[in-house]
Amino acid sequence: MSIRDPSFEPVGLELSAVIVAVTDDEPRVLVVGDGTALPSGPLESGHRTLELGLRAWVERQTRQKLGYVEQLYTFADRDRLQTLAATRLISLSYLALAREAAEIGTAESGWSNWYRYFPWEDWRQGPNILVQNVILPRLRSWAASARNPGQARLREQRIGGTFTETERHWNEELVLQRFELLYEAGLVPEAARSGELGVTNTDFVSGEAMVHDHRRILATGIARLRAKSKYRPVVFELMPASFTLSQLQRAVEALAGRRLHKQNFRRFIEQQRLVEETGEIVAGTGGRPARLVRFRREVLQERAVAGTKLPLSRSA
Amino acid sequence: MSIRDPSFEPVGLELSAVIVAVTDDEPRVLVVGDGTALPSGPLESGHRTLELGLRAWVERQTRQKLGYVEQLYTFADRDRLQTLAATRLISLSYLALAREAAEIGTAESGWSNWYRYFPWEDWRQGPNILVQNVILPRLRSWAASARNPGQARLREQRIGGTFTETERHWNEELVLQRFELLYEAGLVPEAARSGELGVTNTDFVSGEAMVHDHRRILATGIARLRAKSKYRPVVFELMPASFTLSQLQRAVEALAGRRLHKQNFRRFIEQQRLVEETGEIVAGTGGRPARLVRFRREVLQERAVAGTKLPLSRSA
DNA sequence: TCAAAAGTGTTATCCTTACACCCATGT
DNA sequence: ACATGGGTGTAAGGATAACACTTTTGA
Repeated sequence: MSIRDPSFEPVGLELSAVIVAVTDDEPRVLVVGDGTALPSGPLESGHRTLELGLRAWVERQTRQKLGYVEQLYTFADRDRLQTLAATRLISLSYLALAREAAEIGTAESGWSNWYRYFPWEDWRQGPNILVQNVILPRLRSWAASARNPGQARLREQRIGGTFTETERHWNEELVLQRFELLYEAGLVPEAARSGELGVTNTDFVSGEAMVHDHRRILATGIARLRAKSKYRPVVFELMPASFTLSQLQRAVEALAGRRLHKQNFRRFIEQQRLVEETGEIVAGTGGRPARLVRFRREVLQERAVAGTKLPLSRSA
Repeated sequence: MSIRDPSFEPVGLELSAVIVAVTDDEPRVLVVGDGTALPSGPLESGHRTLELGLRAWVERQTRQKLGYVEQLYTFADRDRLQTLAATRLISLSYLALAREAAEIGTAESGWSNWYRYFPWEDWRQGPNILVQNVILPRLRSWAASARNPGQARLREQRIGGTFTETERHWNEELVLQRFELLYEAGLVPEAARSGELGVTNTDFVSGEAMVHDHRRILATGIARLRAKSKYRPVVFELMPASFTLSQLQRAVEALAGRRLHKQNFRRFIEQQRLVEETGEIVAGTGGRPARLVRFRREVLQERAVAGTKLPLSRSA
């Protein structure tokens, strides 16, 4: 019993990577060229596992040890590249976390704030204007333009489930679903590239496009990271050796695109015993000096697998 | 900037699938041949997406509509097959849920209880004898045989985090971690196949081995399903059109390998409004006749993405 | 002195867990 | 009548969300 006759279809295989860092309280992703592509390239054969290969490659590029690497997704749709190539191109993507280097090894790549590509995902300043003023109205008229009432209702349900007006109901994990909805509604340039949807629109929602399906890969990475940080202590891979609790909170907020409730955040970190005092105090934070803490690396052993949550209760 | 020079490494690509059903309150997985391999084969090129290809293929084989399909993992380690082949074999695996067919289309494949491969994962009858009497003692002596005290401590920590004596602390999601620990400790036949670990042992822990790394893929699938069923209503894809609440509970228990607390299970299902009455009542269940309910398909729209949990509080 | 950030105390609410119990059938 | 599975009420405990407030610095 085989999925098909035993001849292998010719395929091309490439690796691509979503490499994330947080600096100056902003989430950044490593991009190449003019910032419209993720680092990617043919598979390197020298390594036993792909993860080790990726790790070595990124560490060469960024001159940083990677704290965390995981497989993200394998993209293999036939029409990924909007070409009619005979060989299917398969893209194996990884998510990696780095402490941002002061400068990057090569001139052709650099760090870019990820909200440049997803401005609707940033709610740290309160209700997102772009969503309220542009996206929701245009999605609603897209829903209204459906062929039949049933389809219209379905579209409205999907809109209501992913985009909301209010901070309260915003679910920050639905990055990919939101991007796909905008794509289907023809509101992003990527949709116009594929003839399939018949997008005639040229007035797109703001947010920079990327080549091929790279923005989709990035959306997958952001979504994964936002989900993961709720039950695994991954933020610490993005932090310097010692930091203040506020810095930590702002890093989590940068990833989640949302403000958190200070007290509950602190209670949580404390109760889970995720950090320990360094004994040092740092001044010049704009107010009262803050204690410096460090990540208790032991928790990775103690609950290597059990799961450690990060809190995400909303702030005022 | 490319991950390597622009020549593609030659790779072989195959699909493999973990296809799960629940019948007679047992979790079953579709296997081929003598039951030591998962269905797998070269990539089928006729379809736009791999998921559609897999779906079509399985539906032909099992004569059932698949309710749910998701990508599981891409296995690409160089030494996956314990051969020194020049081409890297990449295995793209999917997890699929089916309602078990009365009989299967072909003679070479069939359904097999997954606890045949993972007897230590079944705690539905209370504390697992195999874990208590065989696995834990042997893992402990493996830990004790470590090169140095540091390594021994690390091993003990890993053992304590994954295998436990008591029902209370058993974490049913750690299927893969447990398998990997047994592998490293040389307690499963798969470990002996790779020369690397220098396993001389031939007295393995019970539980049937599979070809290549198929048991590892299966472990990944079981773990994914156990985790997923806690926040997505996936069990219903395994149930018939109408069922009793006890049947549903036994299906969840079959997947989780653990007994659940009846009232809390019911309260949860009710509170989440996951099912609705059919009005029918079925007798002959060994006691009082039970109401038949059906899955409220609407919840998939209502919270297509939001996440619907399934309870997993323990029973007495 | 006052804005800004650091840091603390307390409460209402909900969900989880668990206890104990009644109901309706087949044998 | 009684064993077996179906089905319900209610309370303790803990986590979550939200309230308001004090402390310490730099400008």
